[in-house]
Amino acid sequence: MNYSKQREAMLKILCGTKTHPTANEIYLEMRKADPKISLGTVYRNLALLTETGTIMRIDTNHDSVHYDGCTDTHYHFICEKCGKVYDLRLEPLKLKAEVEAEIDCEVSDHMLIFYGKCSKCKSL
Amino acid sequence: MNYSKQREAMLKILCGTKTHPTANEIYLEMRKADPKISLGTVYRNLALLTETGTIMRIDTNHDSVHYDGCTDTHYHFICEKCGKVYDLRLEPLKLKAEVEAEIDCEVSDHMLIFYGKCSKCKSL
DNA sequence: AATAAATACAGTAATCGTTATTGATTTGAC
DNA sequence: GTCAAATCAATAACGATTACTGTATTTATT
Repeated sequence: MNYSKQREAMLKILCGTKTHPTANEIYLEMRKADPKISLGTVYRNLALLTETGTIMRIDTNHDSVHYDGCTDTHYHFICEKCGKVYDLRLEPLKLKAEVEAEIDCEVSDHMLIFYGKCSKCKSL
Repeated sequence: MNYSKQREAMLKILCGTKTHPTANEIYLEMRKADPKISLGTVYRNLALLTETGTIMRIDTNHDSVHYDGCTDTHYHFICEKCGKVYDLRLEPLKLKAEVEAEIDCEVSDHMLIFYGKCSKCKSL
């Protein structure tokens, strides 16, 4: 993979926020510095960085895909009202061996998401 | 919600299989018995039944949304090669209180998905 | 049973997130 | 610097899902 300043900028944005932006939000943010950036470029580089494990893809079940610059194993809470994605500090699960034993597979990753109402939305 | 034979048939299909079909697969299956069924009807009823908690929506992160007629708490393994969804018999997690304490929220549900290669695909 | 209101339907058009294509530009090895 | 490979911007195409419209079915009321 060759260097590109667009990908560099994208990674900087993703690692510098905890907001778990969507492709479009990243696009809007990148346009501030580079108004000529293309949405296609955003998608292509999100796919590339996800593939190499540099960033993490979060499929929320509720709206479009979110991305996280932090790839340490951690889990998320998603508010069903406002759609915001929150980081959790739960201990990583240790179920890989159990799953592999049960259905004879090779587990490479897992994803745990909690749904409900966040602090702000539950009091409305 | 009024009765409809289309929704009845859909529920029967979903509860009678462990294949976790997509909206389109359900549509194709339903057309066998009722060639006039509309894809819009399938989507509308999937949304209705998901909302009432009668069925379960599985967002695989890899292709379009799958549905499960079994709503008992259980988890899934998804093969990154062939896309097939497998049921797991893991013990339900008990992390609701912990999550609610950590970020002051109201957890109503959670979803745990393992990714990797299934038995068939790992040996290719 | 007849009627009316609410709900659901089939069929189809529109929307929206994402992917693919194109020809121009940038990067990196020589 | 030269050239092939990788990346880009711009835009068209795609596929899953949603919205719309006029018709049919269901349910409640008489």
